[in-house]
Amino acid sequence: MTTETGEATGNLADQLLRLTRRLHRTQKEHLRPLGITPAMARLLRTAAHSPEPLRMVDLAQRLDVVPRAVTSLVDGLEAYGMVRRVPDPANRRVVRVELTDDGRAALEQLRAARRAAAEELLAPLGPEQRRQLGDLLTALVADPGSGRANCA
Amino acid sequence: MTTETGEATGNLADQLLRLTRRLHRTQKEHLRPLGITPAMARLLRTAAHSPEPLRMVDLAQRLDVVPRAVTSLVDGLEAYGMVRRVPDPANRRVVRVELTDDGRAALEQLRAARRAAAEELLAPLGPEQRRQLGDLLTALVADPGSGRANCA
DNA sequence: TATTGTTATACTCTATAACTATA
DNA sequence: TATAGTTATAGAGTATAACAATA
Repeated sequence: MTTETGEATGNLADQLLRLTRRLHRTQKEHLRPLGITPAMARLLRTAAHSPEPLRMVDLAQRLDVVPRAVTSLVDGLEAYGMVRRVPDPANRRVVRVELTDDGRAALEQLRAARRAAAEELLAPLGPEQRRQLGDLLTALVADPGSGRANCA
Repeated sequence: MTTETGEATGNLADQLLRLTRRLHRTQKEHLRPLGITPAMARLLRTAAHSPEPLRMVDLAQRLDVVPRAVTSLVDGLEAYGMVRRVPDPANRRVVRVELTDDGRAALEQLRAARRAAAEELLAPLGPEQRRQLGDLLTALVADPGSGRANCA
């Protein structure tokens, strides 16, 4: 517990990566019938979650990716008729991403697919363990920026 | 705080994916000076961990990827002179992957890089929380087939 | 016929850089 | 000049399918 901290930390990274590889695979599989990819699904959920249509930059920030990546994802979703690019009257540089009716209709299936994938992955954990994991992940995800300030 | 297990489960998936995206990015950065990618680093560690040179199929299984993916990774590591493909005298179909001296020398730097990346990511967590997270991930990653007793 | 590894190919996801058009 | 989004390009990671060599 004392000298093995480093090794254990490294193992955490490995386990995390392995787990995510699985999650990604399962999610992809569950999403295949819908025709869209996990990243597109995530963008769709993010866009739906906002009370008003988000800009491309906002989406990039919330998805924690570079703006260019958003362009591709929106392209894909637009091809599937699930989102629509609408110009912002107040600032002609910005593009806002709106869900179409089809996109909104797909949301429920999307959520079901994601839940199924997560459920499949998290099967070994009981409710209390899931709550624990949720708390830990929230603590990790909470501080995106420079970090280092909250821990001595 | 509602008891909506489904939604919470979905959020877990999201947080996991977001976290791993970050981990991957950080790891890549820390590994850049060494010239190899995270996936190659993982293969190298896996190969080093085995008492005797593993077959391509073994590596695929342990890395949880398809055999074809291993070919590419070993190609890359071989180009960097870190592993060597050696024929198996007992079965001329199999190829075994051996670490070279350079590969073995790189291991320590690799581990340091991985630790640094994980450390950066896990900064918000204290020792006890890391232990908890490790336990949870171990429970999740444990192979369904192997008789690992983690039942609640 | 089954297993081992490979060639060939393609797709997802993401990144950087340079460009356009606004502001 | 700074901002928003795009085109162009690249690379990591992984997958399927067809194939050759071997068992």
